[in-house]
Amino acid sequence: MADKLTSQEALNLWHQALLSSVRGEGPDLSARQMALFLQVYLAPAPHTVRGLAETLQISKPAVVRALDTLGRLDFTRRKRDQSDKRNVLIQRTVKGSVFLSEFADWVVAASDTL
Amino acid sequence: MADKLTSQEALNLWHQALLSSVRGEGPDLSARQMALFLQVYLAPAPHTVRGLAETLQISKPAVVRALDTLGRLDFTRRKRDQSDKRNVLIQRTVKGSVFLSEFADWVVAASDTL
DNA sequence: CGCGTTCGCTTCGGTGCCGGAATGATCAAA
DNA sequence: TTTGATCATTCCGGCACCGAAGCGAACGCG
Repeated sequence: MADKLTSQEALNLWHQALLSSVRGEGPDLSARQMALFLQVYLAPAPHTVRGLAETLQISKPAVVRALDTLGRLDFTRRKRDQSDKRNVLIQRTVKGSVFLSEFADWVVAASDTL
Repeated sequence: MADKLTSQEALNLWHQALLSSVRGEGPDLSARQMALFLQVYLAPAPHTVRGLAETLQISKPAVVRALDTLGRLDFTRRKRDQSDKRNVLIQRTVKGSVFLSEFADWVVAASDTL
């Protein structure tokens, strides 16, 4: 378990990790897109458009568009819920897991420099 | 000084802090915009367009546009360098400092939940 | 002086993304 | 079987943003 971060440490951590991400070849995700991506991967399934919109407190069209973008990147995938065909379930992908793992490494590396 | 974070802790930290940010009233900054913002506030001055483009490894027009956006938000300000009038120096603002402080609180709060 | 270099900025055509409202599909209850 | 609720998605007008290329202003060296 990590110690409590000071504000200064928190900002330096964010700064260094973000620099690694921006300098890389990866996509330039907005805060909303990244939050949605992390929600899908770190919170327990199932994930629906409506549920994500409520959790993130953003509009449904914003969720749909973020899923379009993440889908284009092959970071998430849509699947119709067969037990209620109105729903769309958001699923993880191998490529998304790889990116997430890489991102985690950047944050860990940034925390080492504190 | 904080302990080394595990990958899992790093991702949870990012997730929770980002949720706070997205749910708030603040702007939806891209990774590039946030990295540029933090660079101006956490790295030693002076900051120029060209210098920021090199540090972040993004194009100069991308820096100009990010500065337009951050300027609209009153998070940064442009100032002509009087000793070399080709340069523009990027400066901090009170409103930017306030946002940064709020953001730091979100990260610290997220680190408490690990 | 010129004259090439270095600034930040703008232009260009094209894409991404915004929220509110409307759309079509699906469901459950009457 | 109609009817109304509940899904995700699309439509709309409008703004932000992309990199490559080109701009004028400002510099410094011969």
